[in-house]
Amino acid sequence: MVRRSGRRPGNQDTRTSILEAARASFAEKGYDKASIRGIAGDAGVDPALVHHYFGNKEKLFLAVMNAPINPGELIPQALSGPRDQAGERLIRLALTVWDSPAGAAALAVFRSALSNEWTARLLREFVVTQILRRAAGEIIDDPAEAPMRTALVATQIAGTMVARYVLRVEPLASAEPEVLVAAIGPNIQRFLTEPLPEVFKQP
Amino acid sequence: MVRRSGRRPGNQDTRTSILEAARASFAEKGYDKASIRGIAGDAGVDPALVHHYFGNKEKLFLAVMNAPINPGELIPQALSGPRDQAGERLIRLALTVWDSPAGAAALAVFRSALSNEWTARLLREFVVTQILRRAAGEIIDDPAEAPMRTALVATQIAGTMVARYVLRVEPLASAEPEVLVAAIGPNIQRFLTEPLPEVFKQP
DNA sequence: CGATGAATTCAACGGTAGATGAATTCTGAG
DNA sequence: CTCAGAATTCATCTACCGTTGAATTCATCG
Repeated sequence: MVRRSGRRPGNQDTRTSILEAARASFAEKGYDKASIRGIAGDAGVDPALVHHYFGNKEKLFLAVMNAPINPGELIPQALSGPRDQAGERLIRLALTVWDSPAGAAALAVFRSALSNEWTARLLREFVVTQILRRAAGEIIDDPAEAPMRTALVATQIAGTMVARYVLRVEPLASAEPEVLVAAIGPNIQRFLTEPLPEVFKQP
Repeated sequence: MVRRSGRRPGNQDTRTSILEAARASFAEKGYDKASIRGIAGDAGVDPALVHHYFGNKEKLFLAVMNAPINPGELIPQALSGPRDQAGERLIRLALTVWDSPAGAAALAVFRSALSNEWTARLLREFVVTQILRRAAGEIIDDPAEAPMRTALVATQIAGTMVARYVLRVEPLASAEPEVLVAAIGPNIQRFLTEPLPEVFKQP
C-alpha cells in the first residue's frame, strides 16, 4: 500500500470514543431517544464530527452493533451438550452475554427494537437466522413444531430480558444468573421438548 | 371557499373522537412517539383543541387509560378456581383483555412503559397493587417466595405480550388464544407452585 | 334582537432533532 | 517551510414537537 500525503489517520481515539458513547447511549435510551448531539456531548466532540465519521444516525447504530455481536462460536457451544439441559444452556447464554461488556450492544438492539420498526426488523432477522434456525435443527424433533416452539422459547427469554434489563424489576434485576438459570431453564426446556397441547396439532 | 374557522355545527362528540385517536396512536407508537399534532390530525381537529379539552399530553394519556382499565372484577375472577389451573387462568385473562377493545389501552400503557420512565412507573404500580399482590396472597404458599415467584410469572406474561403484540412474532401473533393458554399456562403454573431451585433458598 | 360563552382555529414561541456545507485548525510529507 | 488534506468546529437549515394566548365562529338564552 502506498502512503498518500496528508495527515495520517493517527488520531482515531475520537472515533472509538464516539463509538463507546454511542453504544452506552443506545443501550440506555434506545435508538430514537439517543441523540447524536447527546452522544457527541458525551464524547466531548462536535455533533458534525459524528456525521463526518459515520454518515448518519442509522449507520452509526450499525457500526456500534457490528463489532461485538458475533455469535459464531457461542451459539453452537450452547446447543451442544445433553439435550435435556438445552433450556438451561440457552437462558444461561443469554444472561452471560447480557451481563458481559458486549451486553450493552445487545441491550441497545433489544431496547431499540421495542420502539422502532427498522431496528425490530434487524433484531428479528438476527434472532431467526443466527439463533433459532440452528436451535430448531439441533434440538427440536418435529420440524413442523419448530416455529411454534422457538417462538415460545423467545417469549420466555424476551420476557426475562425485559424484566431484568429494561424494566429492572426486582428481585430479578439483582438476582444471580445461576438462580435464574435454575428457575427459568426448565420452563424453556419444556417449550423445546415436552409435548405441545393437542389443540396445536391442526394445520 | 369554505370557512373552516370557528365553531362548527353539530359535532359535540369531538372530545370522544380525540380520545379514540389518542388511544389508537398511543397503542401503536407509545407515549413519546405519539404526537398531539398527529392525534389531532387523525381526529380531524386542531392540535390546540386537544389542549383545550385535556390540558396537556400527560393528562390526555391518563384520560385515555382511565376508562377501560378497571380490573376490579376480572382479577378476583381469574384467581378463584382450582389452584392448579391458576397459571392457565392468568395467561388467559391477559390474552382476553389484550384481544378485547380495551386491549388498545393496555397495549398503549405497556408499549409506553418500555421506553418512558413515568409510564413505566405507572405500569409497575398498577401491576403490583392490582394484580401481583392479590395473586401472591391467594396462590403462593410461602410469603418469602412471593416476590421471586411473581416476578418470574411476570417475565413469562410480559414476554408473551412483547412477542405477540409489540414485535408481532409469528406464529404467536396469529395463534388462537386457547393454544397459547394451553402451551404457556403450565409454565406459569410452575412458577407459581412448583418448588424453586435450592440455590434460591439462601438469604 | 343582542349578549354570552363554549367550541374551534390561527399564529406564534421556545425547544430539540438530524443533517449539511463552509470555515478553521492541525499534522505530517516533501 | 509549504501545503494538501484530514480532523474538527461553526453557523444554519429544515422539520417536528408541546404549549400558549388571542382571535373567530356559532348555538343558545334572555
